[in-house]
Amino acid sequence: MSTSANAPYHHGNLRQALLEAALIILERDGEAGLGLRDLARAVGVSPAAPYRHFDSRSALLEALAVTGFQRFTAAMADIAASQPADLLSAMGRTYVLFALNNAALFRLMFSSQLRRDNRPGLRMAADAAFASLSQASGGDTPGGRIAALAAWARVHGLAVLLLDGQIAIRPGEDIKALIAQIIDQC
Amino acid sequence: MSTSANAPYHHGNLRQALLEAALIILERDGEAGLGLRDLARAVGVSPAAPYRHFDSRSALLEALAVTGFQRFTAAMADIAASQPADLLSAMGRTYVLFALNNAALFRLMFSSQLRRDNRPGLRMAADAAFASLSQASGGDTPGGRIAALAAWARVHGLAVLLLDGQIAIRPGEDIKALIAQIIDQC
DNA sequence: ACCGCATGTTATCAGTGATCACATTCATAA
DNA sequence: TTATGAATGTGATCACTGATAACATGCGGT
Repeated sequence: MSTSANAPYHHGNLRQALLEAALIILERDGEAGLGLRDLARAVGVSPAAPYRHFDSRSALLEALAVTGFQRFTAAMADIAASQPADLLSAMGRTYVLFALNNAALFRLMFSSQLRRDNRPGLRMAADAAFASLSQASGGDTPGGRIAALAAWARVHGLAVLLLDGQIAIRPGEDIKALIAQIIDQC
Repeated sequence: MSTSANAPYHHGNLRQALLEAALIILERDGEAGLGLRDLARAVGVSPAAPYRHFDSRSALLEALAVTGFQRFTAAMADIAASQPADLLSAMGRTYVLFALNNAALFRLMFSSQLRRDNRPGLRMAADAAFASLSQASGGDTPGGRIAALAAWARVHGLAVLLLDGQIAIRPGEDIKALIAQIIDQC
């Protein structure tokens, strides 16, 4: 007997449902607020059920981070496919906006906890995500590596500082315009 | 009666001892590995004793982050006092090296968990830390704000990417030289 | 010498991640 | 169609953590 008469014993697609619910909780409460019990309750399942699909809480977070990198890669591919006038600048803006629109997920993607234990899946997803970015900024050309790393660092740093609220936004200021100015600087 | 005959009932300077031990554990095990019980045991005190000096685990982490910003500010002041040829470049290198030499502490300083609940002490420490940096990069001059933010973003992004192991270091490569090249780019 | 207050201890609570044995359902093959 | 094993979900339980309360101790001012 279950609390809801409509809930079958087998959920049917629990893994996907867990990931989707986890993303919502993650963006609402942050990584620390994402507990397996709350997550299980949100999906309407027993506290032990998630362990059938994820070995541990870390494994769940890793899966979330991997989907984050996949979305990130897709966003980069989209902007590249649209053939903008200045590809590098457009990718930079997309980079920062992705971070702002997926704050907790973005932070999770670069979380040190996940990097501490080596997760090859995460590493591969991250490498794939940055491949097009490196290429667009000339990282493959001889001598272009430094310029590519500098561009990457600036964009990533801007994203992180904005996420952390370190950059003071003036009242009524257009954040998108500010981002574009900083990216196109120099 | 205590486990050690030399341990007096009153520690004498428990708060400072806790902070010092916490810093060691933090750099060794990361933020997640810093538990109040382990910390108390490391200092040779009961598990509840730290609560006399810190309201919660978060408060302890905040105190650690504040000391981190103070050390950071001191490092910046030192490099400025040494009157280097290119002040901005020298501060940038100091910034990144501070992050690499205090990895877990640096991450804690920018942790979102601490920012989530407003901590005025942390905010003030952070503002003080970045004040000299902003001034050196021309953030006060009219129109210099964008350039200052761009420089800050590049340096911060470089630090974070290096910390996360995202930037591939070639075998035998001199990391300090790489940092200098990226900072002086453009 | 006294006494109040800061500091440390012990006991205990609720909540968490994790694991186990067990229950139920699904999928496959005879 | 039906038997059977694999996959999936449940309930009970464990060790551990942050936190709190009641109590013990000793330092410092009067």
